[in-house]
Amino acid sequence: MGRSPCCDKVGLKKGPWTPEEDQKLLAYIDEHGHGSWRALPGKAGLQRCGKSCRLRWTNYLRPDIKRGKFTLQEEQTIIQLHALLGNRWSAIATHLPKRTDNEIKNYWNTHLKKRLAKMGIDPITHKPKNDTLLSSDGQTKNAANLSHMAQWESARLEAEARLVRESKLRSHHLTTQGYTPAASSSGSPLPQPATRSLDVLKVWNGGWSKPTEANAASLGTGNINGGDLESPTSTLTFSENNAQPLMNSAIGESSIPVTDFVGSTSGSSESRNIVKDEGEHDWKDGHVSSSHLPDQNNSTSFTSSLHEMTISMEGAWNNPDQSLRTHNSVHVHVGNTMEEGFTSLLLGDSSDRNLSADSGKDSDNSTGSGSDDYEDNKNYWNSILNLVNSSPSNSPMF
DNA sequence: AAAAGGATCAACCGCCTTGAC
DNA sequence: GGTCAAGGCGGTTGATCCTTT
Repeated sequence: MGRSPCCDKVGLKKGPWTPEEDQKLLAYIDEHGHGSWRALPGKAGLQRCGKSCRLRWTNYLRPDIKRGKFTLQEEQTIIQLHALLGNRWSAIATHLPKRTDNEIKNYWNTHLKKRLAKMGIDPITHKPKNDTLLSSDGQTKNAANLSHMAQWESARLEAEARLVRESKLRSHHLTTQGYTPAASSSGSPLPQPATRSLDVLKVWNGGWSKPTEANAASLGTGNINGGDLESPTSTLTFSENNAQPLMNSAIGESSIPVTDFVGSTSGSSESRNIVKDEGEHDWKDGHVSSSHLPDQNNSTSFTSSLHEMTISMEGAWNNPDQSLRTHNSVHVHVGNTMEEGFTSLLLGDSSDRNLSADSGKDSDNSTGSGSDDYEDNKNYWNSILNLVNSSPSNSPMF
């Protein structure tokens, strides 16, 4: 575009801020608020461009910034949200109060990305780097992983759609924030449209799920983000009556959670409706498919686009002979160990990891395959989906 | 003790979006 | 509808710190 830079004025200082400059900026904002960033430097007596002032304030001087090491909970949240949203740091930051998008971005690039890579997970796609999951029962394991992949793909697609929708809605509610940087990275809850009461991803899970008592019990609260994380995302716990197992059954198969890919035909059309329409109504107008979830209004049936899922999975898993297209409906049984697995995955880097210590297997995961990798991947996807499940309806994310 | 290499993170750059006119 | 200013965002850079040799 050739737009001139904002700092093209000769004499404007660049580089690290001095304590004196910080003091000037703080004092001015304290007294007047930031107002127009472009006008601020002159009024505050700073030889900086407005953009530089804004960044300094947003990323460093703001009083509600938490500095220091990231907690395990925060790491989990970052990884999970990154799996869903990619490099949308500001969106991720809204779920990490007191952390800035810049800080999260740096932490991802310097820590988490490497850690995932060591775990054998592609930090970009969050998919296993190897697809050598087949073993004696490889088909089952592959199918189970496919189910995780499929759910994640669907969740991601819906999150994308909703993100677009919310961004439009949000713009109407952000005009009066005192500290505008908070809108993206302070973590202060954004004003939510009154109609944003339906978390499509929860609906999605609820629509094709039927929790069992065993699952609910094994899940406990299902709150993987508990602890010290203050994010609105993290504070949600499943009620006892409404505990939704992550992988649960659309057709109810005793205590073993089942993921059910049902009805590729109807699924496609419904999903298209949902994605194309940014209004709230479509999220609520799905047909009733479950009477098992009393707390979920309308018990919307959310059947994701199998077409999209299939494309995605075929791209990710080069095993077309065992793809989901074999039948119209694929039932795969998966486990139910989310928090434990993910926490283990995250505890230290791969050199610290000891997931397979009990079994005495090679702990080097970068080339590993077989059951440990299978369990790791399963837990990984479980954890991501669990975050989706636990996201509040007023999350700015979904 | 010093040099080299790696890790970290604050800050910048350029593009995009939004809103006002 | 077009233009422009301003803010926001993500990618990248470079200075500094830390660790290793």
